[in-house]
Amino acid sequence: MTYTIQDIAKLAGVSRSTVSRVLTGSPKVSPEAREAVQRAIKETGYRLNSHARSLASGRNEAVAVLVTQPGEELFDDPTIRGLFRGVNAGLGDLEEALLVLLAGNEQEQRRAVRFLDKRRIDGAIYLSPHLNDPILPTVLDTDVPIVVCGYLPGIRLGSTLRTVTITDKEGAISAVAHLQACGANRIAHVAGPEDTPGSALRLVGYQEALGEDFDPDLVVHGDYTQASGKAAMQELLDRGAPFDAVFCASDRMAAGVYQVTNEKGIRVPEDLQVIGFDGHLLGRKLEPPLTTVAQPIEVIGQQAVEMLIDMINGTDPGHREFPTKLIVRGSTRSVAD
Amino acid sequence: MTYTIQDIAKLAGVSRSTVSRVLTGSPKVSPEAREAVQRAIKETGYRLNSHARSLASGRNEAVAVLVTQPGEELFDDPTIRGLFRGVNAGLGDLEEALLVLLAGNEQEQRRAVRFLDKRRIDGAIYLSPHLNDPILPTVLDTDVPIVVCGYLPGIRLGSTLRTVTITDKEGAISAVAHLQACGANRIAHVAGPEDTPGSALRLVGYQEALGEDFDPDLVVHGDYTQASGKAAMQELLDRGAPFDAVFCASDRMAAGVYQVTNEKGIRVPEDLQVIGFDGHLLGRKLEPPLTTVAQPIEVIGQQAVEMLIDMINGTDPGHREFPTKLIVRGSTRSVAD
DNA sequence: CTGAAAGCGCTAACAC
DNA sequence: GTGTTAGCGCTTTCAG
Repeated sequence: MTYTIQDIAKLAGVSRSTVSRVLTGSPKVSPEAREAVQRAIKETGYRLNSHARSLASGRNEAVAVLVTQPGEELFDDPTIRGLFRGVNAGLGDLEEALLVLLAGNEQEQRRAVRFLDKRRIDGAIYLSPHLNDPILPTVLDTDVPIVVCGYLPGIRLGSTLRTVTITDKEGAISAVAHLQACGANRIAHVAGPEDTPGSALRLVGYQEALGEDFDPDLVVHGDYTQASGKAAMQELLDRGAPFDAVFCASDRMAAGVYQVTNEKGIRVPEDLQVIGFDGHLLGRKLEPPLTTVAQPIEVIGQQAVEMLIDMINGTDPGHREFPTKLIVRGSTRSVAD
Repeated sequence: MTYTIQDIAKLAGVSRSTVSRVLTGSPKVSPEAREAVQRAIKETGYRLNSHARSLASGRNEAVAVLVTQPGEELFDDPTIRGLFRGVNAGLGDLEEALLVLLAGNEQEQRRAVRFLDKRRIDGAIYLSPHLNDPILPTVLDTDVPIVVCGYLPGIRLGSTLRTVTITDKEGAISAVAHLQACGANRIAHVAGPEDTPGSALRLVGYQEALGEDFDPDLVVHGDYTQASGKAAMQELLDRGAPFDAVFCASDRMAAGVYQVTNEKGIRVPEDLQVIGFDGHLLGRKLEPPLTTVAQPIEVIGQQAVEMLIDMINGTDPGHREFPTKLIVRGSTRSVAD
């Protein structure tokens, strides 16, 4: 037997409305009525039908995190893990359910789009967009509120789309400045994927900070993973252009650089200064500990939900941007030296 | 403007029922009517309200994968990735949406349970249970169909619970037998977590295969991760009891063992034979390539959805078990030697 | 093959 | 505070 609000009403000796009121937590219920209803609910094991509620109320009580990274990459990415922690924190004690919508391959994407279209969530958080992400047009076009964690340059954003970002460019500039202050003369850059705006901005910052000294030979693109960082470092070495410092667009790529320096006996920071980007725990465990441009990743996640909830409630949270922060550890020579 | 079935009916010059029929894919619609409706839908951009549908039809058109591993562990686990691939494949072109329900910490668990309770999914797949998982009682108790990927020994399973498993014990036995055939005399075991039934079964198989030769000093528990495999290997070495082979309950732990053998200059397989469990890609990339007990992990994922769909449709798929398969590579001495 | 009619279980004005 | 009354948008008999 599956009970309805009607049954509870009868059992508690009140009307359906009153039951509904205690269900929705309305304050306009007498203590006695409330208790009678709650007892009836407990006795029967009644559970509310959320479709009926959603149909009547127009709310879904669910938000989703749309994950477009292919599984392989996603599951390895500490940034995404941090984001999730933040999202959880931001959700706090809200009734809102949190769904993860995988959209890493075509099949998943079709499913995810269908889910969006069916309006089964009140809003979504879209993680670190790639500009060529096949699902992006749909996301831009949908009328469900979406908070994007990352930049969408050159795209006109409708009222249902807000971004939360970090100062990628300034972060890159601070990295280069630090290296220069530490005596580096030729600074290489292991950049991120070419189609992610954040990575592009870091490259721009790097280039701007270097000005005249910019040398395209010292730039190699990776995809944020450790393996790609290792490959990039090898490529830099192979090219033969000398350099005494590397600015990596992710901590994981910096870890890849370390693999090569270890193999080749290149000393960090004596022979080569290295700086990462992210501020993940992993950088602290490297030997030497990695100097890095930290981004407040959990804060981003937390802000993303809060902004989303705002949008769902009809208030515009605007776009938000957070500063990065240089964390100096052992992979760069202390400025004081 | 958001259209309803009513609007479409008017536009297409048919009744609501007819519109509904084309929406549900009923064959009892004339080609003309169908086309008129489809045109109206296209013109208006009509999208169906799935809550209304669910309320009327009693189906959710969504299944979830319940993930109880904490993020850290989850996102690192190739087994889970394989399971997801299988689930996706199994879902095929069904309308069913696939949700990931995170239940890795208390907060997430409360949310997940609430979601189950609200019956917003038709069923769920529950990954690799730990016996002390705080969410397990809820899962066992709920009336939504659940397929468990793994054993639940000693637990009476209701009609809404089915398991899909592999022959862990037999796999372990085959591993030990292979090592023995390869000349190993003292076989150590890096076991998995004590509270996971699968790992327990592998230990039992190991012990059974060894019989008289079983020596508790040669068993160390890890948690399936590479780091724990490394620690376990060090522990084994520290204990001082000699051994010439290690059977690891996961490929990742075997990779951890490799770290130690590399450091210490222990040659694999000459000084020490190593065998893993899982059959993940990573084992093939190790040097030497890892002999392992492969489990058909994607098949498991695929079967899990199929079983779940069966249950949702009211037919009992029964429990299913799949065999493991020994894959001999370079980390054990060929039997022929 | 099609339409009319009766809900699915709940929320939300609106009166009292 | 509480009950009454309309729906929310769809599916699904049941006649025809």
